[in-house]
Amino acid sequence: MAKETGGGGETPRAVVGRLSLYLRQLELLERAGAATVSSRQLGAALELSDAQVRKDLANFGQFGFRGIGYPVTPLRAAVRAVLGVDRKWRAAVIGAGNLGRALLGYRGFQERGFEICAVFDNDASVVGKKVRGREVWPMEKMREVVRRERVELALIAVPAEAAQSVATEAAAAGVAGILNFAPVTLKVEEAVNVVNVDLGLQLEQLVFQVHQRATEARQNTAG
Amino acid sequence: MAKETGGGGETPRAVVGRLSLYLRQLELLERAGAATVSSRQLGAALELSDAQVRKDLANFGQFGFRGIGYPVTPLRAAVRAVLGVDRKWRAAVIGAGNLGRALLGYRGFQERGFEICAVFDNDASVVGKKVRGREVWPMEKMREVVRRERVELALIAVPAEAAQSVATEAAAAGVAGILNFAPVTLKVEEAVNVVNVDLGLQLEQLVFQVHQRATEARQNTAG
DNA sequence: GTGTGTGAAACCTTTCACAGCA
DNA sequence: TGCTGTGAAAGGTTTCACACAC
Repeated sequence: MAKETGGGGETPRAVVGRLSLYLRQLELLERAGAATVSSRQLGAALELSDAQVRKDLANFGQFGFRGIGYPVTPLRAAVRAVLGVDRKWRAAVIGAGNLGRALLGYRGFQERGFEICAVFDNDASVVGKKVRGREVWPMEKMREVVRRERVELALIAVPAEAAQSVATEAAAAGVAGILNFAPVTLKVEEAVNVVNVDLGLQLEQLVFQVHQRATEARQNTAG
Repeated sequence: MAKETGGGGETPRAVVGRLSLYLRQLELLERAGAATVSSRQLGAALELSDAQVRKDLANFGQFGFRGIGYPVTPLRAAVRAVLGVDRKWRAAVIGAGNLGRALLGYRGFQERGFEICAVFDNDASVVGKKVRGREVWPMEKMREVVRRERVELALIAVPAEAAQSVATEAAAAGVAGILNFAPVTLKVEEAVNVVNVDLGLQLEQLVFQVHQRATEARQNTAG
């Protein structure tokens, strides 16, 4: 046996980041009624090389047919299985401020099988009320509610100062993963997975690119 | 001369991603009154190795002192210069929905020198009104307003279907960079820089990690 | 001809280990 | 002793090029 077909083995880090992109594109293609797609087409849509696409997809099986390409539906199913999004995931939003509300209203989550089944905040003016149709619980109820609702993922959308403490609580309550929007490096027990989404950082990355381009251009002109 | 001190030359891709992290930590340290910091301390706070920190910082100059560490304030200034965040940047938010509003209310942007000086939407029920104290312009006014307000960056927070078209318009209006929140691979002229922030994708990355951990654990138990 | 799967090469990134200075 | 700066080694990722199948 050469390569596994399930999602069990080793999928290189860099590949996983692109798997979500392939998945999106495959869903688009499926909705458009395409039966197959070539590595070239897939790559063109996502600005990747065809070789890259083939190498990536070869990591978890041999799905392609020579001279034809990849069958869209089976490939989509395989990618979903590898990513683990072939089932529903139960999540909680912690922090009912601007960002928390935006997350609650984000259609992309529901569409992709994420169920937001709890909302927490510690602001007395929100607790007990409903935000976008969902009751807001106080932070102290986290353990209780996370267990009752079988919450697996926590989306942390609280101010930086509060982030570490709610992360610790969420981890203690038993969530398996944290999507952290606060600009803080969280310290949690090793069993809990963390992915950081720092909007300020992303904007700085963009600025760096723009800034660098401008600097290059200036050097070409002046030098 | 061995290495440049400005931000001109080549800073490896991977390093840039961490520069923002260093910057955040340095600001924290500065506020706490620390005069110097060692690569070990910096690394411990951000979960990086000390060697990694030293290699990264060595890319744009020799800021450290042997036996002592790095002086916080000068290093912070240098990192800001390399990233290009040592000046204000003018940005526009396109899309005044949930996410757009969250971006308008995000304190991190103002704090870090980003000025949101225009908001656009094409929903007649919002256009002309004020959202978080800022007037909302119709999409058709984009060129005019972007030029008048000297907008450099566009934050795209519209639904996926609309993203490509507003990106094209924003590029034509003359923005130098786009922070794209829509789950779409934008095609824009090569001179315009794009950074993608796909919330669904990030959540999938988290799910992959959790899923993989669970699978490993199951194999260790069963196998 | 079209297009996959895959070794080999090229490239990039991280870790190691240590000389050298305060 | 404490800590930086840096070559060399190790590890990972991307590109290339082509055998092979439809």
